[in-house]
Amino acid sequence: MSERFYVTTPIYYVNAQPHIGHAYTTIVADVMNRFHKLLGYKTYFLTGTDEHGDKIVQAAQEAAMEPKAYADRISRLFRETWPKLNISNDYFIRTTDAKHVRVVQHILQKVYDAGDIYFSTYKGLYCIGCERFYTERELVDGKCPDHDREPVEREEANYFFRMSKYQDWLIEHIEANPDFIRPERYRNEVLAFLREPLEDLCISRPKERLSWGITLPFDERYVTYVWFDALINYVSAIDYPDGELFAEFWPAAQHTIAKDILKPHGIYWPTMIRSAGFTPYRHLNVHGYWKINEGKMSKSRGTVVAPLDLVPIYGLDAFRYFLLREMVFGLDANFSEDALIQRLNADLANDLGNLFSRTLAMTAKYFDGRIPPFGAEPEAPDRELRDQTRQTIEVYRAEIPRLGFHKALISIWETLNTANKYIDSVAPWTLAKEAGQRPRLQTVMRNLLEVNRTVAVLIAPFMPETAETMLARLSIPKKALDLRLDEDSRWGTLHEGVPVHKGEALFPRVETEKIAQLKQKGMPPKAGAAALKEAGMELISFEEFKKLDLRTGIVKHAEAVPKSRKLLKLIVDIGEERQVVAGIAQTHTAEEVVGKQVIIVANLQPAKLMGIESRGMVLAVSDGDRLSLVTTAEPVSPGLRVS
RNA sequence: GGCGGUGUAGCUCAGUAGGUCAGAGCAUGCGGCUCAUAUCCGCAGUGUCCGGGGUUCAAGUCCCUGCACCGCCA
Repeated sequence: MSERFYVTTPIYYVNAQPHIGHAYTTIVADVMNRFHKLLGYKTYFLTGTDEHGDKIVQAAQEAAMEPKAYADRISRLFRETWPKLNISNDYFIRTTDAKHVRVVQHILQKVYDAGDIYFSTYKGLYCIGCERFYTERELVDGKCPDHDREPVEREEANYFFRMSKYQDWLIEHIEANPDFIRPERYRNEVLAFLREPLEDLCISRPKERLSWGITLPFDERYVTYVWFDALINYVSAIDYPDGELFAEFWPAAQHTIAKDILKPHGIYWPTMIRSAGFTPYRHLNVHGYWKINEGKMSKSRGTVVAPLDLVPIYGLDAFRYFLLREMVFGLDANFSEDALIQRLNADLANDLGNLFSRTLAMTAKYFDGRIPPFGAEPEAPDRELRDQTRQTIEVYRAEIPRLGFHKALISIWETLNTANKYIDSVAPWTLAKEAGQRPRLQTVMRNLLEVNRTVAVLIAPFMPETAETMLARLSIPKKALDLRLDEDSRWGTLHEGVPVHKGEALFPRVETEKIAQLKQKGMPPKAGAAALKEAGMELISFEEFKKLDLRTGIVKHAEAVPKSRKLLKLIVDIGEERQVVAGIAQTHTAEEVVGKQVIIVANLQPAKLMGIESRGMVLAVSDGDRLSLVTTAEPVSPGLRVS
C-alpha cells in the first residue's frame, strides 16, 4: 500500500480578493502535493473559503448584498483563481457547506459533552458602531479606530472552550514532536506563548449581535465564533468522523499557513482536536510574508502592478518558480517585477531554456532529430554529469519534505550548470566533424537528452506546464501528475530512434530595457539611449505593447458626474461590466454615448476621479477642440482584445 | 516594558562545533567557444563580516555593550 499525504491551505476569508499571499500558500501546498504524487504517495489536497463572521457581514453591507450572496461571489473568485495557477486541489470546501456545518455542530456537541465548554459572563469594552468588543490595546486614544468614539463597558454572556485544560498537554506534544510546528522559529514562538497561562477561548457570539454563523447545537441563541468554525474545515472536508477519507488521510495531515494565523493553528486547533478526542495533525508549516517592492520597471512605466496580474504577462511557471526559488520557507521575502524578470532571464531562459534548446538543436543536426543510442563507453565528464544528476535527485528528495524548496531548486540548477559545462568541455560540434567520433558523439548527446528528461521530471511539481512541454518534445507524452520519480528519472530509459522536436524557446528572454536592444545593435548604451530620448522617440518592445490590454466595449449606461464639467460616468460592457469615468463631457452628452462602440484600456490601474472609481480608460482623440471616440471600423462584439 | 531574531561584496543572501571563512548567485569588466533564446564556458575584482569592548595562540563565528531594523508577548 502506498503512503498517504494530506496537505491543506487555510480556507481563505472572503473579505478580500485573492492576492499574492493566498497564491503563495496555495502554490506551496500544490508543489508539495505534486511532489508527493511524484514519489507515488496517495495524496489529498484541500483548499477553500471561510465565510462566517462579522467582517463578512460588514463587507457584504458595504457591497449592499446579503452575506451569503457576497460570500458566494468572493468564494467563486478564489475557486476560479486556482485553476489559473495550475493548483491541483482535490476539493474546495466552504464553511457554508451543509456538510461542514454538520461536522462543526458535531464537534461542538462532543466538546460540550466532554465538559470542556462552559457558560460565563464577562465585561469588556464594546463599540456600538462596530458591534464588537475591543481590547485596550486595539483602541486608539481610548477610542474605536473605525468610529472614533469611545466604547462602552458592556457585559455579555458567552460560551467558553476550556483551552487552558490542554495547555500542559500541548507543551508536551510540541516538545515531543520537534517538527510539529516548523520552521523552528515558529515552534519557539508558540512555546514562548505557552509559557504564560493560557486563557479559555470564547467560542460563541449572541445572535442579536451576529447571526451570520453556525448555530450552537446546545443553545439556539448563539452562533459559533468564526475560528472555531473555520479550523474544523480540515476534518469536515474529509468526512470526519466516520468517512474513509478521514481514516485514510488525517494521520498524514499537514497544514500550510502564513505566520499571521499561527496562534489559531498552533494553539486553538490542537487543543480543540484533543478535546474532541482525535490525534493532532502531523505538521504545521508556517511561512513568512511577501513584501511588495515596486521595482524600477514598474515605476518607469508609471503603473503599480499587483503580483498576480504579472502571471499572464510573464507566464505562470515563471511566477511559480520565482515564488518557490526566492522565498526561504519561513522567512519574509521581497517581491518585485524586476526580481521576477531577473530570475526569468537568468535561470529559466539562459540556464534551463537554453540548455534544452541547444540539446535539441544538436540532436536535430547530428542525429536527424532522433534519440541516439549510447555509443562509446562513458568517460570522466560523463560520469561527473551523471553523478551530479544523481546527487540532485537525492537533495531534492530530502529537501522538499522539509520545506527546503529553494534548496531543491538550487540543486537542480547545479545540474543544469554541470550540463552546460559538459557541453563546453566535450564540444559536440568538434566531435561531429571527426568521422571516428560518431560513437562518442552518440553517448554525449544521449547523456544530454537524459539530463534534460530528468530535469523535466524534477521541475514538474514546480512548473508543471514546462515539464509537460519538455517531455512532449522528447516524445514522452505524459502528464505532469502521472510522472513517477523512480521510473521517470531513471538514466538511460529514453527510447532510441524516437524523434525529438525543438520547438519554440521554453522561456523567451524578457528584454525590458531599451538599452538591451541598443546593445544588440552594437550601439554604446548611454549615447544611444540619450539620442533616442532627445529625438523624442521612446521605442517600446512588442513585449511591452502586449502588456496593454485594449478591449472593445459598448457603453451601456452614462451619466454626468455632478459638479464636473468634463466627466461622464460610464458603464461599459467589455465582456464584463466596467465602471469607467471619461473626460468627454464637454463634447459628448450622456445620451449620445450610450450604445457607442468604444475601445478601452482594460488593465489600467483603477483610479478615483471626483470620488468615483474608474476601472479603465476610454480612448479618444482630440483634434483641436473636437474630441472623437476611438472605435472599430465595423461593429464588433464587446470584450475583444485589440492587437 | 519583557523575550526571540536579524545586521557579511552594488543587489539577494550562504557561512556548519572559533583556525583555507572571507563565500555563492545576480549585476559589472575581460577572455574563449559557436550547438544554442547575444545564450554558454573561463578569469577578475571590490568587502572596517553594524559600532565599541572582552575571552583566546586564533572570532562574522563565543561573551558584554551600544545602534538600526523586525517579530512575538504585555
